Amino acid sequence: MNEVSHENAKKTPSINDVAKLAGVSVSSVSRYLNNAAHLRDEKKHRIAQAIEMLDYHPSLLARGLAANRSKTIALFTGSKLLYGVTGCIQGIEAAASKAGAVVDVVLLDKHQEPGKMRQTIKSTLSVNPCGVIIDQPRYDTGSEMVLREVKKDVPLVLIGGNRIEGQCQLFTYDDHGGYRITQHLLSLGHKTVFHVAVPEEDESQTRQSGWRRALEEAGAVVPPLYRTSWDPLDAVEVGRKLGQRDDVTAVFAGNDEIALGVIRGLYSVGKRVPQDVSVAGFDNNPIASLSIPSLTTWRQDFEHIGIFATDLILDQIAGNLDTELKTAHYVGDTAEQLIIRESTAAPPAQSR
Amino acid sequence: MNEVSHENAKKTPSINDVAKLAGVSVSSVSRYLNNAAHLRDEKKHRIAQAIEMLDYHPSLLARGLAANRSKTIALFTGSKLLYGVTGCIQGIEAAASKAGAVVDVVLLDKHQEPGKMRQTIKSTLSVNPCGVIIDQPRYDTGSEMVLREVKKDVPLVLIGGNRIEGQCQLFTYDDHGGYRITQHLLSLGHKTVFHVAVPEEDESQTRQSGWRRALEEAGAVVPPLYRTSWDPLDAVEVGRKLGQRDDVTAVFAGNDEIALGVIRGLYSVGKRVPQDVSVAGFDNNPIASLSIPSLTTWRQDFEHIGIFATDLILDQIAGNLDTELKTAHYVGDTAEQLIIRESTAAPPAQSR
DNA sequence: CTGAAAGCGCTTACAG
DNA sequence: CTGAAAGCGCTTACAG
Repeated sequence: MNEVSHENAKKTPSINDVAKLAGVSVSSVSRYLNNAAHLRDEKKHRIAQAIEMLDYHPSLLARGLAANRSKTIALFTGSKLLYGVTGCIQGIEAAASKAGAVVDVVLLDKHQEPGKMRQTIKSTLSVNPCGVIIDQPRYDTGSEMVLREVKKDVPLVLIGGNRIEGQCQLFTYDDHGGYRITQHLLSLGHKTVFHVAVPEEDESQTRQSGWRRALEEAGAVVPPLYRTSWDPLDAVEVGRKLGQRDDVTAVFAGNDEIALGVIRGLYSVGKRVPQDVSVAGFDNNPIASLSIPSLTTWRQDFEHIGIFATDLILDQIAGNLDTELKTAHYVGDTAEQLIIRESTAAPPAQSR
Repeated sequence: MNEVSHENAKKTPSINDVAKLAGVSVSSVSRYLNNAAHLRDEKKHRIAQAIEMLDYHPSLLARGLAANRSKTIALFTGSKLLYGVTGCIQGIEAAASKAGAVVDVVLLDKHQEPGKMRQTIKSTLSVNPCGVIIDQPRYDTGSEMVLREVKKDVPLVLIGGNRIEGQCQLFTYDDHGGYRITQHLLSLGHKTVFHVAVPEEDESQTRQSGWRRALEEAGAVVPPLYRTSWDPLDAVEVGRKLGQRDDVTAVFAGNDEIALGVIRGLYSVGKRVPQDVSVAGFDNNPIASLSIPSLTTWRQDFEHIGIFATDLILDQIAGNLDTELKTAHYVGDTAEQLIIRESTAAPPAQSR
């Protein structure tokens, strides 16, 4: 039809090509793409056709540069992709891709030097993301920097982590979960319940606070809190220590992996689970149903929280919600999340 | 110094601002940034100073648009972030961030309609990534599409998955690992070893092929291959079936999670591990050392492979390597990766 | 409803 | 070694 170059170089078509083929102005094509303003149906149709024929896909790059806002969501999180974070990423990805957005994932290694870290953050933010998510923000350099560098007018959502005042933050019902797990253990006849907390946890509205609340409400002694790292081997050590006390008949571990570590520690000093000591986990990690004994735990839907966070950003951009963005949200339903399996039972006879 | 607007709007500084402040042309600043051509030291210094003062960070967007290549690595993988993939992502992220590159993560859901999927792929590719990685490519629509859409001149690296001829692809020594695991089981006195393969595995150069080779070399019967899905519950079912055969005294599971499932299945029909049946896993997932019994397994360093892949791309861009990019690479060292733990032992007396 | 034109912040021949 | 200028592919006032 038209005089193509001999080369026939298959250059990726641009908005110009579409405009030319459709016989309209670039502006119109742009409007069509963003369905801003109303175009005549006939025009719309011609543009649609041209796009189809050329297999045209707008350049996110040019778009981002011209509009000063690109369709990407920047996701910052710690450098260890733990079970929960992984689930969130899946949710974020799914929701973003459904909306045609791309997600830039940045893992902030807390041991990296601040200068380098700032560089990374700035670079990521230089694409003018339309939204930013921090998964598991901590009171550390990384989270702080991101918080500081993100422009005030771009939607920012935090997922879990430590509570940062004045920010939109999503939480699961950790407190409630801790409460229910502890209550369940108490109802089995245990006099009290020990808790092995996950690292870097706040003291309120967390698994830990729920545990404490349940004990206090039941008039049980609140035993000393045990802490551990993300390294499962440390949990084994904690389990060993707990196994050496005879007042320990029930343990609520901060998550399922820690529970497994604790169980190994208990075994190593001759305690059986659940005959001698009951152990519950948290999260309902797939391994919770596979281990022997299988783990009593609290189900969490991380994927859902990732979707929720992304939708919050997308809605914000679409012009909905605006007051909602400054508060803490709790997501997930609190019913039927307690999953009772083999690792919890009544205490041994002599302890009742 | 200069007449700033009353607004004092803190606009993000651009290359123009730097040029102005340093008293040089934009071109020079650009050259400085990309250290193309040699600038006079004094000039360099002035530019550096201006950058510092303004806290200038180049826009990845503009850069990508102008250079027709952006400093981002597109990572495509399946929608389930399994243990191995997660590790790879960590490695890719670490290596990319060290080089100042951003990584766009895209999870391709195989149940999504092709049109939508293509849209996602095209969009992601529209930022002109400087490199593309497909983690666990499969013979499916997603991988195929990416393979087809990526421009010939952008470095593409595949990690694991099915072998795609003519592509640069990284593999771990799965075959060797399968071989060693099987050999270990045989050396314990088992007459043969059953294998439960991971889904979508090729027949050569995989855990499965190593298993088969070890059996054949030892002159052992090659029992029927069992397959399972990524859902651990299916592995439990397989374990149950295996437990019902009396010729089963050793099982090599495709990965650690499958091993746990198989063990549960065996228990459910009254077989103990390792007393009645030995079970080995693969990967050295953290849970392998936490479960009871702890799992004999083959250690994999997924993070390392992620770093390797990224470096391959980065090197390619830097102008090194070019022949290397068309072959299959094996990464990881084959020594000391066999980890023997509690789940494997000699067969019961009557089976020897 | 629709176009022509300026501009987003860079890179890259092209001259000097 | 260094600048002026065109161009990357879009969006967005500004006119009509």
